[in-house]
Amino acid sequence: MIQRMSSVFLRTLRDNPVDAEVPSHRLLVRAGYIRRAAPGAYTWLPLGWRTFRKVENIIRQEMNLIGAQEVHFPSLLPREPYQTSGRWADYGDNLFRLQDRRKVDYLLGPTHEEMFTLLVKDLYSSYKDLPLWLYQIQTKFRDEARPRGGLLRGREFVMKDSYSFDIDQEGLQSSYDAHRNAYIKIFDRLGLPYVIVSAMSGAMGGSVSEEFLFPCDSGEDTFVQCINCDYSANTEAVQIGSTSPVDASKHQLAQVADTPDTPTIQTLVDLFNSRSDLQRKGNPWAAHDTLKNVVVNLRHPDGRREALAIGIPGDRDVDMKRLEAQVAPAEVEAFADEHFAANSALVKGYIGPGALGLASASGIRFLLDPRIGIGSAWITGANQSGRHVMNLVHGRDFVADGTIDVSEVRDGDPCPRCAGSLSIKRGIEIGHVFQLGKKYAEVLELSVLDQNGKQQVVTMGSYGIGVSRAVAAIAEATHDQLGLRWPRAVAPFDVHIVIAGKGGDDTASTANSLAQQLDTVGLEVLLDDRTGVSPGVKFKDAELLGIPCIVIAGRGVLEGVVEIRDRILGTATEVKIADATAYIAETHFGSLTGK
RNA sequence: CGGGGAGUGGCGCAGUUGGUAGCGUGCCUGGUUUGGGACCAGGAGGCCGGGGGUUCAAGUCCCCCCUCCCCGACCA
Repeated sequence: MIQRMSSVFLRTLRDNPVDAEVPSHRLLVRAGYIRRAAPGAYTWLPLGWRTFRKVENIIRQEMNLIGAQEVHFPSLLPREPYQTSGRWADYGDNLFRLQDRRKVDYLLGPTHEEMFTLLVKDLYSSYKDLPLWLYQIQTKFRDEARPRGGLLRGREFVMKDSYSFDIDQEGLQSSYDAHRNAYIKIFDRLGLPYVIVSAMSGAMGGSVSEEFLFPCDSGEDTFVQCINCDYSANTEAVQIGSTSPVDASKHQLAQVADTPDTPTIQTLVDLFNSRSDLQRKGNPWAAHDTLKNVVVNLRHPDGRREALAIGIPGDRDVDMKRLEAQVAPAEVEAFADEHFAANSALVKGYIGPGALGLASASGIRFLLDPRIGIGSAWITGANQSGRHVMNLVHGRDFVADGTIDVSEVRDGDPCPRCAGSLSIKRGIEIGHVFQLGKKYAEVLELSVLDQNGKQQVVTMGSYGIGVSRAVAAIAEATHDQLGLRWPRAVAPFDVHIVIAGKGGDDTASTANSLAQQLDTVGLEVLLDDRTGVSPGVKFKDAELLGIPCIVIAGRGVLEGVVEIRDRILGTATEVKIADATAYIAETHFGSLTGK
């Protein structure tokens, strides 16, 4: 295939578009791969669409290779299945909803668990039909509050989503493993660096879940990696171990102290250290000796509100993302002044365990950070304005309703698995695999007969790759200062030939016949045959477009050579015209056998 | 939803104390150029985000609204 630049639908931009910040967005727009059509929705232009389809096909090939079968659902979906699963409500404002002329509710699919479940229920009813793996490559819609970074977070985007159906957990595990391995192959072929981290399943339900993250500063996900062992996790999913109980008998009895004007942890600690009756000899009080009690409201999908108190060490803050992930699908709201007014047991700024939890006056559920071990003593609020209590011992002086692990994760925190420490990084989520279990099969009543003729609820897995996001992530991972720099597997063309000679010499005919030869051996060629365009412009465009092999037919043609540049390595070689095709095939495409 | 920035030809920008819109680039025509974003000459292209107001006169002043970008909140 030969595409001529003189006729391709393309206009490169000399300046960066002002509304694009992240490099992949900037370059994809500048190089004429995409155009914004609406907030968070992009049009694919010819070059971009070629790259998109290459990415899509690599994913399709690997899915087919493991035996998954491709289907295709509509994007326009009925309300009922999502009503049944609860996600009509759980998804909230993020769901695009619409009505037909008879005012019947529809939605634009944000993801398709319900539909796949019902499809299988529709056709299959025996354990002999399982395992079954189905997938689609489909446009998804989510009414994101803030689309970002062009293709990185859109309101309309393309996702490959697959679903596995098994009779038991053992089957699910092997389906999961097969998909996980396929994903490893896919991202390797795409040339996309990734780390696999433990994740929260969030609104999807289910248990085991891992994310494939492309480490990148402009990423929106935060994850940790242990500097010692192979532990890695999304910060939302980090679980610190519980603290083992210690002997409480060494602690003195709890003692209430007047602590006026101590609205913050720091002022509280300073006051304790400055008062002779409260000082601790040889070991000044610090923020981590205090117990901070944070109250929030949970709003459940059914609209019900519930107050929740969380006790954490005073040197930490509650990480709202981690909290949201833990309490999903409930949403977290601030505990406003009017809520304090309605709970007289809670004294703002002086909340202590006494007013919380089991058998207390307030009846508010009280959960503790796992660092608050049984037998540990704390300085905390006395539930009276201007007063705190010291030596309040967990298990002796107060109890809680349980633990919740939602405090912020910090760089250098201890690894939950080994003696190492955690380092914090950012990344872009490019894939997600998880074991859904029976959540959807149960609510939508998908079951099959087993060997004994008994109904068994099917257990499911769900596996996603953002296809359009992957294009952006590859651009993000591979670009340089000059422009895009595609891996060969996804470049819109294999070879970019530039005619750089004067009019009337042999450069054009040389370039044309070289293009023909490359086409004959199966390579896709973009031929810059534009006349009246200076060489500098063509070189800049070639670098911007990022096709990995650039051939210059210019002044060297008189001596019988062309220049062959490797866009990825940045190298350039002069090769005899007669040898050029073989050279390109050999050096850039491994003599084409693998193509 | 909170904080910040910005809406003027395709893209990037200027526009003074209010006086009927300009520059660069891109595009068209002709000519000269041709290995690193060439040059000359002549052109086409704008509801100045939208609506209301003030004024003889509004891109510019006042009010309301919308949109986009960044940070946060939120988000399989």
